[in-house]
Amino acid sequence: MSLDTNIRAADAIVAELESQIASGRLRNKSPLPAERELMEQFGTSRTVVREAISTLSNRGLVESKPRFRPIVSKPDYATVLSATGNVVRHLLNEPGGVKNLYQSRVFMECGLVRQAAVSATKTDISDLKAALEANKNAINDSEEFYRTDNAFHGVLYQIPKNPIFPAVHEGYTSWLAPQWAQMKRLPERNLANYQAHKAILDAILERDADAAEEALNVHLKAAWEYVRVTFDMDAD
Amino acid sequence: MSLDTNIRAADAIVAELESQIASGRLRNKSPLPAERELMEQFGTSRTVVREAISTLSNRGLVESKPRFRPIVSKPDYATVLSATGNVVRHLLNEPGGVKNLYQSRVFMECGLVRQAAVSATKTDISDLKAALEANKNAINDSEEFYRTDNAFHGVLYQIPKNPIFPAVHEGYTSWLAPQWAQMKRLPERNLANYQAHKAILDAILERDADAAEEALNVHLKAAWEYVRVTFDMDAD
DNA sequence: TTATCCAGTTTGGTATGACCAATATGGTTC
DNA sequence: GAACCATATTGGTCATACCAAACTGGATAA
Repeated sequence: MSLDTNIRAADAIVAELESQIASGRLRNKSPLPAERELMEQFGTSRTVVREAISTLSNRGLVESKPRFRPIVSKPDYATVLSATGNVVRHLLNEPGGVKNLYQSRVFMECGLVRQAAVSATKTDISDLKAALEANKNAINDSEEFYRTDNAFHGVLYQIPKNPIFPAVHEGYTSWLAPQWAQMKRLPERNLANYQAHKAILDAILERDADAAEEALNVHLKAAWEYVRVTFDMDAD
Repeated sequence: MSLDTNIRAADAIVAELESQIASGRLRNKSPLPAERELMEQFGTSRTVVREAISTLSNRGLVESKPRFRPIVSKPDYATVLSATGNVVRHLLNEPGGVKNLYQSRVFMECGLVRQAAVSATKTDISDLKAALEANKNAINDSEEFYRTDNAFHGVLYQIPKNPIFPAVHEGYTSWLAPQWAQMKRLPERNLANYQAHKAILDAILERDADAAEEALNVHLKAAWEYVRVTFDMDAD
């Protein structure tokens, strides 16, 4: 946010390539020019070109697997979240990290169910019903239940029709997945979770925002309690 | 995401340094060892060391100004958001980008004021009052009003006592600042905004979540309308 | 003693050129 | 038309060198 002494040669290349990606001159999903080509094109050494590519990769504007040409990837909200993941990982290891993230998720979903109760469309409703149904059918298959559980919550994030929300959901699930993976999954828990989901949906159907929020709160609080016990964390 | 052929030599260095930063072996705010030293320490070429440092820098774990030693910066929630900023910038240029971000902010703050109404402590309340007072005193100084306006909203983000929220606030303000900078600021607008803030605080004082949410909604909707007209965007 | 200044050293930024191994390519064969 | 192979590309890494800016410590001035 200022004119820091920005004399890095790589930055110029980064800026240029960024603009070419944004403008579509470098087509999405197509490979970047070869390093030796860019090097000539920009009149710099390969060193600089490689640094620029590395930066683009970290920014999520190209996807670079080890020995392959970097693939241009026009940024979307999912990209942002995934690029963020690397740093978030560290925060989760700090004390209270998981709790903070989880708490923010509860906050977010409270808002989502309220909004759902107020303004869910017919389509939203039927999506929720379908997700709940799938959830119900998976009570005895913990692996599948996890997916459908996730999907149910995911529908909530779709309701605002704002691409940021699904990305956030993706973030929550992928960042918190490691914790979840360590937990025992039992049909009893699945059933309880299913019933909680049902309570939420019922409240939404009745257009009762307060009840929906309350149901969601109870649901996630219980889930947290389960996490807390599993990892023997401090009480909140 | 898993065992991709991850044979990059730099990644090993990144991992090691990350762990040293996390463990405190590399002290926060102190400079990284010289590149030539790391190079010897890890038995690789300087190329690789530099690439590792570049990655760390993009991850936000070190802060590297052009000709200075990179400074270790233990990641916090603000770091995450700021590291995200580079990518977010691009999204804001896409159609609907600003609107999506703004909408998510409205959503977030709706939840915040509800929570404030329900559970703001005495301290929170007095912080809000102080922020509002400062806001009032700045009505005729648009520059200062901007800051205090910001600060008032910032207090809302502090109420949950979760470090993620202030970071998100920081994100919103810094990402949306460019838009704001282009807008005319008039005492009339300031007054209207101040009054909106007052209405929000009044509702919080009365512990009326619905009223607080409503007031916040009106406030931000009006502000958005102002943005929309300024930039001649499509209606929502 | 303390602040200032300067020369020599350290260090980051960039450029070359080279080598390896894995990939991509295009022609050949079945 | 598919499987196959020799060859040219290309990304990953290394070693080396040079420059200019930053740093260091001691000499010098206040």
